Amino acid sequence: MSISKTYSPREAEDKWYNYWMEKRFFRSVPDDREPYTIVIPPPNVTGVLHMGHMLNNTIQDVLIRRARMQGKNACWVPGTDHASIATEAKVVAMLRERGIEKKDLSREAFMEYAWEWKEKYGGIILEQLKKLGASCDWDRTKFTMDQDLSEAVVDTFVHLYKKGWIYRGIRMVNWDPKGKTAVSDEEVVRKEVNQKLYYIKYALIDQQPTGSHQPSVNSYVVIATTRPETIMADAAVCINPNDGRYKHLKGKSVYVPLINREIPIIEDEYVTMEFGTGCLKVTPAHDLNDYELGVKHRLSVIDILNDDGTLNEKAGILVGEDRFAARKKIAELLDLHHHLEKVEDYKSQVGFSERTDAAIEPRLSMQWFCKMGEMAGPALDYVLDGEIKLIPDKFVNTYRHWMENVKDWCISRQLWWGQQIPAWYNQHGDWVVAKTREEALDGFLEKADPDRKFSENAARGFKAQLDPFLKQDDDVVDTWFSSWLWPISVFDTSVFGDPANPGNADLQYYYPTNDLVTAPEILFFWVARMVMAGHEFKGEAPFKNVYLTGIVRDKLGRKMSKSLGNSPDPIGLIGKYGADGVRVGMLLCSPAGNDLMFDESYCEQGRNFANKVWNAFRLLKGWEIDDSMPFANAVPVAWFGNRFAEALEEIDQHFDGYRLSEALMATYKLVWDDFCAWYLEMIKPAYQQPVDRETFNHTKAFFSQVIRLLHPFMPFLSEELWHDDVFGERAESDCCIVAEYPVLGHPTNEVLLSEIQAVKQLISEIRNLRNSKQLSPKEALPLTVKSGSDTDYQVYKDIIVKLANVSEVAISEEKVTGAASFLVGRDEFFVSIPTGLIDAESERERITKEIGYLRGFLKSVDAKLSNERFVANAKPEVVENERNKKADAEAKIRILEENVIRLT
RNA sequence: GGGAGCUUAGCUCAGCUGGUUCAGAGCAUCUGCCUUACAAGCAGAGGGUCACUGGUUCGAACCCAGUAGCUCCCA
Repeated sequence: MSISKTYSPREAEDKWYNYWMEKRFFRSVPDDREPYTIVIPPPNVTGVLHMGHMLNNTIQDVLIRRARMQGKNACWVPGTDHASIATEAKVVAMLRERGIEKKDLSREAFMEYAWEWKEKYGGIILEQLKKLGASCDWDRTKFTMDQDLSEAVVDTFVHLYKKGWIYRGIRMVNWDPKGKTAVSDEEVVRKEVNQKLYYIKYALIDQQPTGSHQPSVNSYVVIATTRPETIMADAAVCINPNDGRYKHLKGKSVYVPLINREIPIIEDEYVTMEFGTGCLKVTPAHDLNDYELGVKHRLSVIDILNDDGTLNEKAGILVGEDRFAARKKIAELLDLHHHLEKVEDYKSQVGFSERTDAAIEPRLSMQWFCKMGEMAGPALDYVLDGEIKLIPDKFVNTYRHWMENVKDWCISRQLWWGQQIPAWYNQHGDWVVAKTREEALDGFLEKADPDRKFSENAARGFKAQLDPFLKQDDDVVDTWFSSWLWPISVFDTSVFGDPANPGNADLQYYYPTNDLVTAPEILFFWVARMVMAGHEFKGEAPFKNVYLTGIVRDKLGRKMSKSLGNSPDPIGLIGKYGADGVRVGMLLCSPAGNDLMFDESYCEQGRNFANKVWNAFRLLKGWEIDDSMPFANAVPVAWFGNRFAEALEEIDQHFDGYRLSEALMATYKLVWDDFCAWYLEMIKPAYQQPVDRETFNHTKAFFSQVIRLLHPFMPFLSEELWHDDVFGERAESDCCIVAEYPVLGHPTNEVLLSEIQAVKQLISEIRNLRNSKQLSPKEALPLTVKSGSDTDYQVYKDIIVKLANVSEVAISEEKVTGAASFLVGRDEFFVSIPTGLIDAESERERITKEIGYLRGFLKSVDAKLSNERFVANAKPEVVENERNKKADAEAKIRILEENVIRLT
């Protein structure tokens, strides 16, 4: 029976993924084995798979599959987060298409639409992960707005509020006027933008009445600003007290242009004298720094913007205009009224909403905050103490810097899609925080009657009266306020209401998880906060290792993005190169923690590798076995066994250090070079010749090991081959995915490994000789060995004969005249070729060159050895090594010198 | 402006605690092969002032200082 010449991934992928699901190999329940757990960084429920996910999830799947094969109880928990801003934006867009405005809907009606949308479009990404081969325990799939996870969020809110770690306050927040919500600092993307710097004249008011006229050079001051539309919100003009130019302004006032409101001139060293004119307009309601300045100098706060970014009546003019339209118009007005001195081009950093791309408006508003101070300390210690390892560890510095300068977390969002804040207000705007309406009523009762003096009736009456006015906070909490609970909440949500509760069996078994694989961009607002929540609710870090992947860039180094259109469609790639090919491709170019310059050619390399393995298998499969033949390949079999052990040791070390791309490369070379190019060629019978039983069995066993080694990287191909009938009948649950991972054993025969190394070099030399002399590979050449080492080349005769097409391997004490010669180590080899092909001149040149090289080498070695300080200071083994090098070089030079003489 | 990191072959990267004349891998390139497992392949070959300048050392790609360029994070 013949199998196709190339591996075709498509059928294998669907077939085996379904089979794994059917046999429930991904399923994990607690038992007495050691757990190995990963929780997926929940992708946005509205998202589709992009290259970053591909990388991230390939890594997780490699780790989880390897652990599973190593006999651990491997559990990979999948799920999605509800991405409040992104999802709400999509729902709003959908409604608009249907002609419905959000503001016309009740909260309940809107939520119905939102859930409908989520059911319809949400979770596509999880289906896409299956195409990649992700072996998640799908029965455990979680969503951050699941009933229990939402309850966990509310419990957490109440818990932290009771501890005094959640508070409500007026703060300057990053306002997204398009999404009409506050966003966190982390959700603001700063970009450099070409702007204009407007130089505006503010008329001076001479406060000193008659008598002491000061000869004023200017009757106005000039202020440079990029935001002229905010002048109506100005509360002061600020100068630096050290600025000699403006001494005359101290204690005076100016008029705000156009509206002629009087504002004071204040002094503060905050002002940069060199920037603009050195005069700053202070607008506390619309700039963070100005706000702080305003607080310091007790300035009034005039907020002239509506939540959608249009000007409100407090602006006095241009009411209802959008802020950007207003900017243009105000510039014109200023110009018209001769308040504009000049306009310059100016580049500056402007924040944009990550979700809606609207320019962020610093805005004062009432928000809920979570205190970070108390939680940051322990969360930092886990990392500094090494209880949590960041990989690569360069991120420890960044982590520390952030944790030591942490700011309180604004957790409220002016949205509906998410967990509604469990704060309840009465008609006077007083509030209590409570899990339910009932508890809120109790809360108000307790506030009103702290000493419980009310009769039962009075209490009931109080609540009945309050009830119609009781209103829950309109806002929801930030999505990260759900995801920071993720490593706990996916298993058990009972601990959030009661941290003393040890949790259910799942939580006790799987928590803390082992590895977290995520992007460095969210180290702070996700990883760090998970550590905080883990510590708060479990008293233990949520994971042991955090593997931080790089950003997937295109080969020009640009971040892959939809707008650039430089990101390949991952599902398309899988179709083109196979899931295994793409997985290999991703890993080949992904050093830990560094960005990767992705190029499709890596996937091609992955596909080619899959095909190589496939064809090696075809070779084995095609062999006929002759039971009467004796075992002919003891040496190759012994060698590959040792080589495999040696490579496995290296691969394991790479895995231990999370150097996955190097683990893959080591595997790749073991399979392609050692197994295919050397081992299989050594044992391969001549065309249409049978192979002996023992060789066949050993090779089959090697193959089985190789397939297992490949499985974490290439699950589909390995599973497909695993079930080939070459391996006989397999039991239903006998699958590669649960086969035992090769167990580390040290190579037992170092001599054999190094001697084969020499043999391989010898064979390459002969092949090279043929190539350079254009000798046919079909013509067998006689080989003579003049050994200078302990190696017995007769042991390797069969291998040399086969791979170098040598007619004989003669051992001699003498040099062979009229033959091509070369050295491997201290062993000298002679290949008889037609004398006409030996060019004495070029031969002499080659050898002379080599001697020159060796003499240089020897000189440097001698220099070291004759240097007393070297011999005195260097480690003994280093000195010993130098002596060996010296002897080796001298022996080689002697041989080569003889050869040069013989050529003449 | 503050902090972190990077710079090694055409490309992507290794190079652990200085010690082979140490400069390495994969891909790409070049040469020769359709040798019945594989042209998605086989056999060979070429390719680098380890960013630059100094210093420490018996010895530096590796340690130190400075310079230049790039990237990221925070303001």
